[in-house]
Amino acid sequence: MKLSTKGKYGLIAMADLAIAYLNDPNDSYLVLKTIATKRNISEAYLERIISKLKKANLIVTQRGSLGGYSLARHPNDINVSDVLYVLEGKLDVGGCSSANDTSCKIKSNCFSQIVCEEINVKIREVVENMTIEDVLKSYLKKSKEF
Amino acid sequence: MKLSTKGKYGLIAMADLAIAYLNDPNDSYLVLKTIATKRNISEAYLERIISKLKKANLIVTQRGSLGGYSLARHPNDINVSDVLYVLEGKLDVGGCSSANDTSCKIKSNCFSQIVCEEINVKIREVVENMTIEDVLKSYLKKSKEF
DNA sequence: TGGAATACCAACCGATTTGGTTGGAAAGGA
DNA sequence: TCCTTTCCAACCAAATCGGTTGGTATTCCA
Repeated sequence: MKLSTKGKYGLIAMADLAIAYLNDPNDSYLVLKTIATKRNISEAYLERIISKLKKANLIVTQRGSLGGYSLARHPNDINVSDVLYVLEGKLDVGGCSSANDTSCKIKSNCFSQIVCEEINVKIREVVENMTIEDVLKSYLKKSKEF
Repeated sequence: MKLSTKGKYGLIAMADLAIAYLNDPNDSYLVLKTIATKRNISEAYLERIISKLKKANLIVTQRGSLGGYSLARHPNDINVSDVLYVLEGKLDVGGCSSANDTSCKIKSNCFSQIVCEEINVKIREVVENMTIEDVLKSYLKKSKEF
């Protein structure tokens, strides 16, 4: 049970974009390379991750020279779950927890489903109630530099 | 970001064992086959899962004919995290969140580490404060049969 | 108008994990 | 001795992870 680096890198990128956004919402575009080298992440890999976040409308872009990426809205309006669901899929315990699972024979009152859903719900609660700004603030409490 | 069926099957097995345990702690041994067929899980696969739980001292066994598996202690004394950590490893966001990561260059005040740890801590909180009995009870609230 | 710089995109790749199966050995009851 | 059961190791196909390669499209600037 773990979050992959996809989710991790995504959160880091979002946090970096959030810093720029909070600093000046009108000049908040960051170049991919900047984030990648700063955070020591493979540029090509991070690009693929960020493109998913763009498709999910969490990020807006500017192409061409002087282009870059920026948050689509205020970091206080983006939840950690928004990022994680895009990059890692909905938090689910096995296939049975979704209704559209063909392999699962039991359809109502499924023991597995109810048992696991209990946990899923609570975990979702956590990530759906934490914003990118929250994450950033908790970082600032512990360190003064980016 | 998901729990695999390993964790799911493990929780189901533990819950089934908990039912037997609560019913009569002195006659609480269940045969693997019983659980597997009841829950429609591959017998051989479930066995491998359960053997891990045994090694972690969450389950005790009786070999030979009339053998079986039983909870090692009261279901109120076993957390969901106990089961999940054994089967899916500690909840971790990427390798960087652990101190013994050679690939990570940044050693103190690592941005990634602090950002992700915030989430990890909260998720851990959830699973470490939910017992097998809790899970069972919440199931009983929703359904009358096993 | 011709580079640069940048976002965008698709195909490939090795290693690891998932979700099993197969085939047995060891223990114990009837 | 046979049957049931736990225990255990080896194998496997498919998916996912964490990238890399090699380009195309777009836009700024000199």
